[in-house]
Amino acid sequence: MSRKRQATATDVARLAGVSQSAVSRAFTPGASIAEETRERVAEAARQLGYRPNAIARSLTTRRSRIIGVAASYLQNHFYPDVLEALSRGLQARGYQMLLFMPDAGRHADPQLQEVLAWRVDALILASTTLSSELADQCQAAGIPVLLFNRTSRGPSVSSVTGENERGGRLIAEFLVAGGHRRLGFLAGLENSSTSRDREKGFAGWLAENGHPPPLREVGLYQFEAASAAARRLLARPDRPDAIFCGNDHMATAVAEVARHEFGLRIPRDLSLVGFDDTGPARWPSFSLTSFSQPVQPMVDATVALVCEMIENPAAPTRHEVVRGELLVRGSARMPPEGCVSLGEQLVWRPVRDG
Amino acid sequence: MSRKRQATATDVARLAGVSQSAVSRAFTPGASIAEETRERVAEAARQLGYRPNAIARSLTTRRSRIIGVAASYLQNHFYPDVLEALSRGLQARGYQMLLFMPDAGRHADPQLQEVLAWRVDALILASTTLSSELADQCQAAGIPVLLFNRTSRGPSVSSVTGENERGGRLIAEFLVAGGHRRLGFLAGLENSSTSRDREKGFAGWLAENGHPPPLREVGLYQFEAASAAARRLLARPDRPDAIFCGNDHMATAVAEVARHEFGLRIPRDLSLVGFDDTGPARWPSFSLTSFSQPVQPMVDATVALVCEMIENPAAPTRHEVVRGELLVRGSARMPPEGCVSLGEQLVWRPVRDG
DNA sequence: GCTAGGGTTGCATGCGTATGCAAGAAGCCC
DNA sequence: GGGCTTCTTGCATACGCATGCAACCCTAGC
Repeated sequence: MSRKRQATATDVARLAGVSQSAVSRAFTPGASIAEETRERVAEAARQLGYRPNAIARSLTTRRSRIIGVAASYLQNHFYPDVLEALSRGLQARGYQMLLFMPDAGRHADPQLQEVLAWRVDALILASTTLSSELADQCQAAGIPVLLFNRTSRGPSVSSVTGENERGGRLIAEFLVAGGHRRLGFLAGLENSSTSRDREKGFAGWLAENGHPPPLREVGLYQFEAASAAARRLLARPDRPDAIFCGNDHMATAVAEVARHEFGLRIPRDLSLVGFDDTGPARWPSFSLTSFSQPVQPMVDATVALVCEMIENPAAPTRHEVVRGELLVRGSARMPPEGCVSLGEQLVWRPVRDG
Repeated sequence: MSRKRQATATDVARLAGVSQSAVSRAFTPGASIAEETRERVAEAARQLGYRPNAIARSLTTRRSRIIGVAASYLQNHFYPDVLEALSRGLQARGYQMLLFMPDAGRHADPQLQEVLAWRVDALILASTTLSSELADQCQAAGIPVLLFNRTSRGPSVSSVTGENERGGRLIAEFLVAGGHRRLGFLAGLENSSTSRDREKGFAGWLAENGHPPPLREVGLYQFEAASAAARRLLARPDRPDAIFCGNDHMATAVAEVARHEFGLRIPRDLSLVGFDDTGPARWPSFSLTSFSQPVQPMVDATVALVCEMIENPAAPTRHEVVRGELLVRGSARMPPEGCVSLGEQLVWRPVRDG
């Protein structure tokens, strides 16, 4: 037994005693059709269990109402949150989400080709690099591409990010204000713009203010790699007394290693600052001081921008930056001044002179 | 400027000097076509940047090679892991994943309708219920439906689950063997089969072995709700000295509350056991004793089963149960005997008599 | 040289829907 | 009542590809 044939618009038309066009119009908001006819069609459709075939519809309209979404690093709780918000946001605008998860490290291209075969209306790349060749290819085909939480070299691809560089600067300032002098930086993926920008802000502020560059290790945004990096960093004779971790996920790994393998107390022996403000990092056990990347605003910006790009593919590329705050919790020594309350949350807001 | 028209098979055919059918055959493995022709077509396709249009292809073949996937509760780290594995598994078999995330609690139906409009080849529902009406509708349309980590009332819908009831029994046995007598159970969602089955096993074993029923609270599988439930449970005068939490995600919430709000030490003052063996629960800070639901085997079974169902829609429904183990870590008092090493991991393997 | 047969190829059509166009219906005004 | 506008409706066609069928080519076999 092969699967039963689904009812088509023609079937419905026959039952309702109208033409197939009428059925199509009955399901097209704003189409020219008499109310009475629409009801007759609706009734017939109900009887037959008819649903318009999105595939056929897409073929004629040349708009799939599907958006390809690439995501990886789901171990970092930031991304599941993003996926969830993105799903709702796109659904609300009538888009479906074709999800693919490129193997971290390997090229996403073959899988991307499969997704492109579906003539997606747009592509959202969360946490994935794609070859610039492929980006151009999409651009040429007029497929809007949007980088989420990542930027590309050229100005060619639109993006939505947090304040990576500013966050890095504020964190440097915050730690120094807390009296720390032996700083460490735990980098994420070397080729990621987020890690680069955060480091740039962090190291940049230190350099500008006459501090030595921080010790540096690479954690690849992964728990295990970050744990290993933490071991190297904490085993040094000149062990840092404060570490800026490229994201919260790595920061929790560092906290685990510091406490359970080195017997350090946080923040007495070691101050930790993260980035993202997500997931377990907020739990009392970690109470991580972290620069926030608010998921909902970032996703809202993404959905709005992507819809705009679909409607006007010729629009210039844009780079949305969503504002964050350095949320002060308990994982890092608190500076004597500079923290202010924002609602129930303490944030770092140093008073600037001139 | 509207988006540029993508090259079609006809364009390629013209350039290659063949018919459109030939182009189609060139891209269809196993089709009858001369090697030389195929190469000529391939070259023309390359020049034009042609990719077969999956939408048109699906319309004629009547197979979309898309599988609808519903997921929710992504805060529970189990599900991101599942998504990741599922994505790879389906990709490897040439399927794309149309993801949608029903609002937790509410019915998935309206969104599901949108997904059905895409004539998905199958539907995988992870942690979501669908109305029986809709189930019938899918059944009638011959669309295979697979429940992941959940079962339905009747035997009508196939499923892949862990050993929920057996896990519950083993945990009861384990805690009692550890000397606990004041037990608590933290339920997940009341209407979820996982929570019901785990409780059934847990309470069932206790009853059969002459123990009073456990104290009971509901945590809805959510962090906040579980925290609140933990507060109620731990504030009681007859506070339990061991709690079986319906999953690891809730167990971490309980651990946080117990430690930071009640000053309890784990496992000295309170034993905790979870379910799933995922995410932060494995970290040293929690070191959660937990009954495992191994993601990869569960996903492998799911992918295999769903492919089978697609190839043979008339096949009888099946209920795959993937074996788990009670992994013994540090969050619960260890019984004097009954734990054995399995590789590097301690597991609960009581010797049964007769 | 002729035929059989296998391998290729193109033609024509169908998949299910959307939509431009023209025809028809209904109402309006003078 | 005629001419006009405003709504509805059906017809025909297009979207891009897959595929049954028939025509064709070429080689092998006799």
